[in-house]
Formats: sequence, structure tokens, C-alpha cells
Amino acid sequence: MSQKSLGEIKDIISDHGLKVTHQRLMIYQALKEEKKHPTAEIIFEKIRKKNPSISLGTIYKTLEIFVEKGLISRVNTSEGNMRYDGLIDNHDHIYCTNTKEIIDFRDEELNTLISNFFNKKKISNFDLKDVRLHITGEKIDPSKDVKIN
Amino acid sequence: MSQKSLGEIKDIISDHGLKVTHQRLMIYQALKEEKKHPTAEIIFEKIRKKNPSISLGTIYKTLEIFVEKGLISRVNTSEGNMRYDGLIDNHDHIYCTNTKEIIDFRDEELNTLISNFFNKKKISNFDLKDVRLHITGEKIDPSKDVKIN
DNA sequence: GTGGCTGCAAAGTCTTTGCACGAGT
DNA sequence: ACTCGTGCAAAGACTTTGCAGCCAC
Repeated sequence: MSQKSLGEIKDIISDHGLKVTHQRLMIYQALKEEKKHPTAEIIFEKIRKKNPSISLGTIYKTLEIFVEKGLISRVNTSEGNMRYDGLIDNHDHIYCTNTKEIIDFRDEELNTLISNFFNKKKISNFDLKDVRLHITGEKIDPSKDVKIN
Repeated sequence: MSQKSLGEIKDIISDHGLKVTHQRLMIYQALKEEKKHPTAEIIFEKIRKKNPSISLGTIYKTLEIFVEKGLISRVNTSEGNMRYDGLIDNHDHIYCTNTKEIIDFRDEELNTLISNFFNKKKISNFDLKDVRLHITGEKIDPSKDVKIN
């Protein structure tokens, strides 16, 4: 379902008023594939294997443009670097303090709970756009995945 | 209630196994006073007015130690810098995208809602420590405060 | 007195910027 | 063709580090 064809990706990019270049296709794809909310550096290393001529500056510029145009989003962290998220649907993040992983968490019941709450709880002088949960903790066995029951 | 005397602050610092120094007292106080979750730079400028000899390096080192020892906490951001929070009770943050302010949000009903949810929703191979909300949006009138009704 | 703390400056990391060349429409 | 995007390298912002001297305990 979330796997997109090359043609679809081209459309997404050009629909946002951007030229479709090889670099942009690769950056977009790399981010979609990478589930762990990578840094610019990680995307750079990943793409470089197939395409050694790409530059880190381009990765930064492109990610910034994608964020600006709303194709992707930034992830909040308390580490000193930026991480990106290729999925822009309404979901939450689980932060693992030992492995530094950021894992997606999706739950419809929770989303409903939260939006019901903020429908009655009004905040004045504020135009609310989005509410996300930051779930913090640590993996018990770092070699295995976290699983949501 | 949250206003602490000098003696109380000294106790907090030494109870965490740290030497009580003038710089630490000032850094701790500055952070408690500052409601907007300041950067190291902002704390530096604030303290410098009264005490011009303090160094930025000390601010960074001290904040880092305070975080490590649990006296204060870091705030997650998607900007390129670190911000700190002097209040470590369970509360959420409102992020204003135009003024870059981070405003505290406290609601007992919401805390209960969330903790009830995570009591039944189990995440395996994960030791959950903390759940916080990131409320994003923007001030309608940037010159006035956001008010929670 | 001793070990931890501070100030200073230098180094390090991450990110942005400027510019000439190259590619997409 | 014209404009926008890319690569490179330099600059910038933020943070960490090393070390000599200083201070709390």
C-alpha cells in the first residue's frame, strides 16, 4: 500500500511544483524505505552506494524543500541532529533511549481519544494544527524489535 | 509553590551529588524563572548581565550534568538547537510555529486518559517510561499569550 | 588538601550558503 | 532558452573538549 511506483513518485514531486530529478527521486525513495527516521547523513550514505556523485549539500537542500512543500516532515529530537519522516499521516513516535530508534506508532482509538479531548478543550489565541505523542522508554532486548499488541 | 528558596536549591543540587557553586545556582534559577524553555545561549545572556565572568562552556556543561542527574530535562525540537525545561513534572508542550515559543500545558484529565490507554495497550519488548504530547499550531495574535480555558 | 568545577579557546559536528556548471521543462 | 537544481567547498551555528587554575567540601 505505501509502496509507490516511480511514476507515482514523479507525480508527487511535480505536483508540488518541483522539477523531477534523479537525486530527488532517490532521496524520496530512500526516505520512504527507511523506517527509522534517518538523518541527512544516513540518506547520503545509502544513496551514495548506488550513486557516488551525489553531494551531502543536495541532500540537505532537498530534504528542506520537501519539508517546506509538505512531502515529508521533520521529527523532533533532543539529540543534536535532524531526522526526517517520509510518512505524513497522523501517527505517533516511540523513542528508544538506548538504541536511539524512533518507531512509528499508529492507533485509531488513541487518535479519536485525543481529537475528542481537544475538541472540547479550547486553547484561546491559538490555531491548533496537530497533536502528536512522544512515547519514551527503552527496548528490553535491543537486538529484537518492539512489537505493538 | 514552584518558587524555591536559595537553601532549597542548594539542597537539590547537593542531593544529586553535585558541588554547590555560584554558577550552578544561577543556572538552575535562571532556568526555573524562564518559562519559555530557553537555549543555552539565552541562559548565558541572562546570567551574564549580573555575572559577566560566566562562560558559555560552563552553561553547556552544567545543563548537561543537570539533565543527566535528572534535575532538569531537554525539550525535543525540530530546530537545530537544544532547549531545556526546568520543570520535570508530567506535562505537555504547545509549540508555536511562528514565534517558536514552547508553552507548558497541564491537564489532569488528559494525563489520566493517556495513562489509562497505555495501561491496556501493551507494547512488548519495550519498557515505557514516559508519554508526552506535542501540540503544534500557531498563535493568532503573536503579541498576546496563549490561554488555556 | 583533593577532586570536582570553571573559564578560555580550540576543535568538532551538523547544517547552510554561494557560485559556477548542468539538467529538466 | 530559461530557470531551477546540483556539486563542491567554504562558512556558519551550535556544542563539546582539553587543560590550567580555582573553589567547595
